[in-house]
Amino acid sequence: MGDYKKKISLAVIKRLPRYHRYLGELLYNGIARISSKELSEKMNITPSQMRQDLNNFGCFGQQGYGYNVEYLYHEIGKILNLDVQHSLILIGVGNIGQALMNYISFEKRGFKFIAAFDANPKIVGMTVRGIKISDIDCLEQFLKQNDVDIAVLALPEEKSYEIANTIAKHNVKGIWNFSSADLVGIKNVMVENVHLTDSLMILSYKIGNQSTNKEFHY
Amino acid sequence: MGDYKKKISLAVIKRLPRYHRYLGELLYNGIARISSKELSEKMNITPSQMRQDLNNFGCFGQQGYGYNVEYLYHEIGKILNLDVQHSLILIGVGNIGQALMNYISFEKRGFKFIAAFDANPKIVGMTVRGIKISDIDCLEQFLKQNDVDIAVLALPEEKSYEIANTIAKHNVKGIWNFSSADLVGIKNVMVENVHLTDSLMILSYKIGNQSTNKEFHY
DNA sequence: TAGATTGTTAATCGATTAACAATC
DNA sequence: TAGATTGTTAATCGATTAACAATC
Repeated sequence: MGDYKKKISLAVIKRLPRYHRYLGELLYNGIARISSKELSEKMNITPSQMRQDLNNFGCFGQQGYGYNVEYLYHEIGKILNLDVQHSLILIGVGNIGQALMNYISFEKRGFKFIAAFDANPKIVGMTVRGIKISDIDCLEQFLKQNDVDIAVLALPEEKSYEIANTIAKHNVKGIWNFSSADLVGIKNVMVENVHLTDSLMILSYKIGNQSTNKEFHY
Repeated sequence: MGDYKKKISLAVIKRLPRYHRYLGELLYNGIARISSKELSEKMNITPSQMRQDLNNFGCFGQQGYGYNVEYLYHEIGKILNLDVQHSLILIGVGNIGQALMNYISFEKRGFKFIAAFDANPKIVGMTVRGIKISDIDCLEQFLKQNDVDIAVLALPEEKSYEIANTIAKHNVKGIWNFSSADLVGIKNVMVENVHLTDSLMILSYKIGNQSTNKEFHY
C-alpha cells in the first residue's frame, strides 16, 4: 500500500545504458540541453519512445526546454545504480576472464574486482592486475568472509551450474555469466547472460540474409 | 513475385541460437526426439512460441511425434548459416581482441580468423594463435586482396566509426562490434553490437531492484 | 485405431507510436 | 506573450499465447 512499484519492462531497462552512453557523450562535448526530438534522432528511435521510457522513472524534463544533459545523465546513472561501488569476483581465469579483469573502464564505473578463482594449478598463484588468483576450492570460504556483489562466470559450461548454485547459497546479488549455460532456475541471484557465440550466430544469420534484412540492429 | 520472403522479426532470430544450443545438448546426450512441450519446458518458454518460431522457416516436426533432434539441430544450423565457413579479421588486438582470437569454439563452428590489425607498434609484429599482427595502415590493402566475411572491432570508440566506414567500402559482410560506439548508419554491412558495459549496467539495475524483478532474464 | 503433437488461425497481451493538453 | 517541448492518454502495431483441426 503506497509502496506499489510499477513493473518496468525489460525492454525499457535494456535501453537505459544506451541513453546513458549518448548523454555521456553530449556531456563530454559540453552540450547542456537536449530535446527528446534531437536525442532520439541521434539514437535512431522515436521521441515518444524516449519520453515514455524516461517517464517510467520520473519527470526529468521541462516543457519548452527539453532535458538538462548533466542532470539526466546522473539520474539515469542513479537508476542503473552506478552511484554505488560494486565488488566483483572472477571465476574462471581464461582468456576472456583475464580480458575482463584488465578492462579498466569497468573499474572507472565502480565495478571493482576483489578476487579471482580458477581450478587450473598452472593459473592459481598467477597475478592479474594486482590480484592473486586463488584456487576454486577457496571460493566458498571467501564468499563467507567477504561481501561480493557480482560473480563473473567465465568458465566451461559443465561447471557453471555447480558454481552458480554455490554462489546462490551465499549473499552474492548477481551473476554476470559468460559461459554458454543459461543458468535457468538459479534462485536468489540476478543473472545476466553474455552469450558471445549466440551473438556471433545472429550476425551470421544477418549476413546470410542481408538483402532482406536492412533493419536497425537493436 | 513468388520470390516473396516473409519478414522474420529480430525477436525470433535472437532466439534461434538458443534453440540450437539446447538441441546440441540433447544431441550430445543421445536424445533422438523431443516435443515442443518438453523442450519449451527446459527453456522456460511456451510451446506455442517455439512452434511459431520454427514455422517461420519451415515445417520441421511431425504430428504425434514431435521433432527429430538431430534433424532440427542441423536445420537451425543451416538457417543460421553455420554450414558455411566464415573468414574473420580482428581490428584492435587488446585484451578482449586477443581473448576472442584465442577462443577456440568459434573456429570449431567455422568462424576463422585470418588476420589481425592494430595501431600500436608494440603490438604489431606479435603473433597470436599463429597470426602475425599487422599494422592498421595495411588494412585497406588487405581488404582489397582478400575475402573477409566478418570484421571484429575491438578498439576504442573514437576510432570505430572511421574504421567501420573503411570496412564498409569493401566487401565485408558484417561487423561484430565490441567498441562502445553503436555504428548507427554504417551502410552495406550488417552490424552486431556486443556492449559489455551496457550488459554490466543492466545487471547493476537488476541487483538494485531484486525484490521487484524476479522475472526470467531473457 | 486412439493418443499425441504438430502447424496454423484466432485471441490476447504488451510495447511502440501518435496526438495533444499542459506548461515552461 | 508565443513558441517549444514535455508528460500522458489514446491508438496502433506487433509479438506472444491459446485453441484446435489436421494428421502422424
